[in-house]
Amino acid sequence: MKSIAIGELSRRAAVKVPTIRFYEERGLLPTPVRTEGNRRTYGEGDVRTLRFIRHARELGFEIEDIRTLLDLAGHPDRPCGEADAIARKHLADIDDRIARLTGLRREMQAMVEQCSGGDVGECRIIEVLADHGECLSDRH
Amino acid sequence: MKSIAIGELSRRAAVKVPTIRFYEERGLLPTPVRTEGNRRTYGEGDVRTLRFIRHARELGFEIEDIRTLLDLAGHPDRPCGEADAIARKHLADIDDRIARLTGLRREMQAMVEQCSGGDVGECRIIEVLADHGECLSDRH
DNA sequence: GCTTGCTCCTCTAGTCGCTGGAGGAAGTAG
DNA sequence: CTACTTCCTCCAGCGACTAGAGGAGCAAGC
Repeated sequence: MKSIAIGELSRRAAVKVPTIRFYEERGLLPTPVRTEGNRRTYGEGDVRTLRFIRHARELGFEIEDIRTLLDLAGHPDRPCGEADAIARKHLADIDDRIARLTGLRREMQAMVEQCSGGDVGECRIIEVLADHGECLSDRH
Repeated sequence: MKSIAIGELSRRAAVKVPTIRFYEERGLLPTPVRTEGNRRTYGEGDVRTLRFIRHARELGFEIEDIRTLLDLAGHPDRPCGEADAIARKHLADIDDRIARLTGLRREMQAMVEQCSGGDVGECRIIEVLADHGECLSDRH
């Protein structure tokens, strides 16, 4: 079984080298065996694990959640309720962020549309920023 | 003209005291006059400035942009093209984030719906995370 | 005048998830 | 043997705060 250097792991999982070391430090990747010359060596399992991590990160999961998900992935016999809960919570978070951003978008759109292109003195953008009362909503 | 202490400024602009000091350090708020006992003193103008900053932050503008917007707000005779550009760029950023989050939301929704509630071994959530090929899109 | 309790001061470090660089050692190809 | 690449550790920085330590100032009641 041939061993993989950190650079190759980096290419194969599309994760930068310092990031791999960072994940190791944070306990997401197991402490790798070192060569005589003190270099980290990895195997195919590490490629899979790292891809899992990267994928979860791309989907916006936090490191802590990924730690739990990785733990679960290593125990196929356990019930998947916890994974489900994490995913559902994450989905709710995303919905929340979309809702807030959509609200902001409306405000920004209104601001930009009202700018007449004159001087700052008449600029609605500056005016709206200066006075919260001008806003469409006060929830932000 | 009565002067305002940092605590009162904090309450009136709804910005925490350490955050006020942070804004001062970053050059968004002018260096305040100090009392004999070395305490910062503020005026009504500072309340307005701080509210402007907070409002812009709530709308998601970055500190650097706010610095420019504040500078513009202090010069009503200048053309407002720069403010308009900042606002438009910010709007585009928001659109971008909404689009990406909406994509993620679809993925997450699909993941959560496919979880049958059994063991981790059959869990679609873990499976999808482990294999990017399962995704609806590969842009993330 | 003294004590109590609040507000304020500076400085430092921590959050999150990386990213980049310095300075040096190890491995590899010609 | 040299040149080049990859790797090592350690440290600093990003953005926008937030929190805490340890101390000093200040107002009010006694």
